[in-house]
Amino acid sequence: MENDILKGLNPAQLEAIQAPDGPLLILAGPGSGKTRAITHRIAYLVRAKGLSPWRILGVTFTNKAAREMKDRLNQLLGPTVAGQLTLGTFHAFGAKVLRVDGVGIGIDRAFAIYDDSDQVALLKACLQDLSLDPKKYPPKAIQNVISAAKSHLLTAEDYIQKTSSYFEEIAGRTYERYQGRLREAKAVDFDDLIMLPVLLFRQQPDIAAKYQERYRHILVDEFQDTNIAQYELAKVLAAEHRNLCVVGDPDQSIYSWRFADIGNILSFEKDFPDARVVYLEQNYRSTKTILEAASHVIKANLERKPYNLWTENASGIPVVLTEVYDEAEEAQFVVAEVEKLVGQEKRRPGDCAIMYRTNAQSRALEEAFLRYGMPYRLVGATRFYERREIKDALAYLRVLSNPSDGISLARIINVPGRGIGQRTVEELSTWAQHQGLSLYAGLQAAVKGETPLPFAARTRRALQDFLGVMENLRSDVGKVDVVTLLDTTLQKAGYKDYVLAEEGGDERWENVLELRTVASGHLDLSPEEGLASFLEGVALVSDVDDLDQRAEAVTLITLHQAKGLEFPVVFIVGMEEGLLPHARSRDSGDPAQMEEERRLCYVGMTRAKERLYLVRAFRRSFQGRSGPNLPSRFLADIPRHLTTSPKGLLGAVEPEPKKLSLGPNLEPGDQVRHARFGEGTVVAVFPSGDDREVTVAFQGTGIKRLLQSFAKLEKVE
DNA sequence: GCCTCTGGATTTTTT
DNA sequence: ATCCAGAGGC
Repeated sequence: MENDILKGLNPAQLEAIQAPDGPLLILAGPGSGKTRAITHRIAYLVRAKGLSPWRILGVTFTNKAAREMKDRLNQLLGPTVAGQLTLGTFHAFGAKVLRVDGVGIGIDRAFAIYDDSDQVALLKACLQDLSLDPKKYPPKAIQNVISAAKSHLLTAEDYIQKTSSYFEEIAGRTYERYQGRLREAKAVDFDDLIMLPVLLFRQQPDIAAKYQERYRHILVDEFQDTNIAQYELAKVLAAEHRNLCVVGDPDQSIYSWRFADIGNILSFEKDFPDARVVYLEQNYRSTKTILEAASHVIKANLERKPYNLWTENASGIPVVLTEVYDEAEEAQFVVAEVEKLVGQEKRRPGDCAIMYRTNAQSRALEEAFLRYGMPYRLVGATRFYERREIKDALAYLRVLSNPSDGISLARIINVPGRGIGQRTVEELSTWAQHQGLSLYAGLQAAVKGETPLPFAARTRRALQDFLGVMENLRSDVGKVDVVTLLDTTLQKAGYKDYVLAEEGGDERWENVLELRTVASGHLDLSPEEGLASFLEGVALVSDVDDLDQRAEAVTLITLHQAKGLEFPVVFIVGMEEGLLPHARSRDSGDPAQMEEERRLCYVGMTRAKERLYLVRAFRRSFQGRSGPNLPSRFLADIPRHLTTSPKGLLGAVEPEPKKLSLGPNLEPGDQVRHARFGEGTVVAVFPSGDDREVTVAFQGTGIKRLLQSFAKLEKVE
């Protein structure tokens, strides 16, 4: 067993895994086996050092990374032992701490977790409380200020102390109000999940000691993307045993705009002067050519510690630089190239990924993939948990779990429409606020006629009906399981009928059913805990997390989201000035932001194992207007001998010329089968050049427009 | 209270 | 081009 843990590893990896107790900094280049090192170190601590797995905390940035780590450790240690490890994101860990020990700093056990849009909604209410004009003080901007403050562990009081401008002064006051409102709503935001545990540990050393004693070893992944608060949390936890192991790569730091601080790596060496430093420099992922090309791009950054990434992999083939006319041709080129690779090299679509700087770029690509019937998956465009129907359904449950949650209540009080208008909610909310009551309590008072508010009889009746439904449902909380609760709620609140009645309602309802499936994963707990853990789970999980790479589809993904992934074939599109580097970074005049753009490019390039394409369009439409673009400066940093430009210059790329074989004659009403989408009904058929565009309503997948020559539709009877 | 129109703003977004 | 929020009309 122990042999397994140390087998097939290089000397640097072994050093990282077997490093004696004490602070440890692992600087790991892309593809250098960092996840392997960190999981094997955990296994080594358990197996060779006899450490109880219960005493190990592993922190990652995404749930996906946590799950990967868990899978590997299940294999190395077996599920029984691995199950005792604490593995998760900083936020999930923080939530656990607050759930168990937050009462000491006034955090209710049933606290809700507010996401971005909840925060903005709450901030709007705060601005209104303070009679501030949201045009002058945009809630988004204030949210950013508050998030920055919390990422630096500054409470509202701390922040107000150091304000130095009028705007900051206002922001400070709003922060204070916001925090008060959060408390009243028994809610915390994402940043609180980090900051509050730190404050808790500072204020209550006995509680801190409990965690410090328990966790003998703490390991932090993606350390280059931690913020000050997260680093502080890790340090506090490690204060007793000083066994803090951090793994990161400064060259892959791409989240500074979320207040991640590369400085943490430097601080680590200062905070722990005795830290052992291990470099993982051998790359197992990419060809020599790809690695060298990427190295030349990153090398141009001045603020960096150079290190020497190398590989024993084959040289491979040159990086392909392609110039196309515009985004439509770019998309066509990509699809045609993927098709060629699938046909000639027996690649699978799932081997390929298309990466871009901004989400808006996915549209043209998506269109091409759709039209050519090439399967693709778009990562994180409209994120599952941000969909309206999902947020609504969750808001109902959140109110049932925590009636103080005014933001959630305001969200669903008139959804579906039940005659409770904005005006009514506003008046009710203001009155409740003045009485020191939650919106829900205000609603109860209004129904009992205990408010001076002159509501019309009709309004009063609407409020009464709504409260009746909610009270009824509330009596089920703690009695019925979370799935039953969800079902009854959507039924009794009339939400199901409401969703199904609207345009595209079937698809929306499918989403709700998917949510229901997620809920059914919490049935092993008591009704109360099941509800709580479901709500916490959905708050802390993003759907990007379950990107299934085995799927037979090309991945469309932003460069940011691609971090940590790898693909045999990578296309980076939009290699243009203004996009990559993005104009916002370029024009900010801040060299640090330009360096981050370069790192982003580096991250993208180093995702590729065998084939890398860098595509640049001469002209691109941008927010309705179209204009010429210069090639990205990063292209100029790649030595010519590593590249090839097979198609020559502008406009030379033709989409694969195809013999059109249209297949069966189709007309509306016909049943057809598609290799990926399954069976469906033809809705419409239009001629499109030599081809036919067929609109098909697929069972489950919904309505798709396909070009018949590519989609290879079979007629079924 | 609900519907429609207009105007403003649109990088990235692990949680 | 397009999505969203807020304003104004019914």
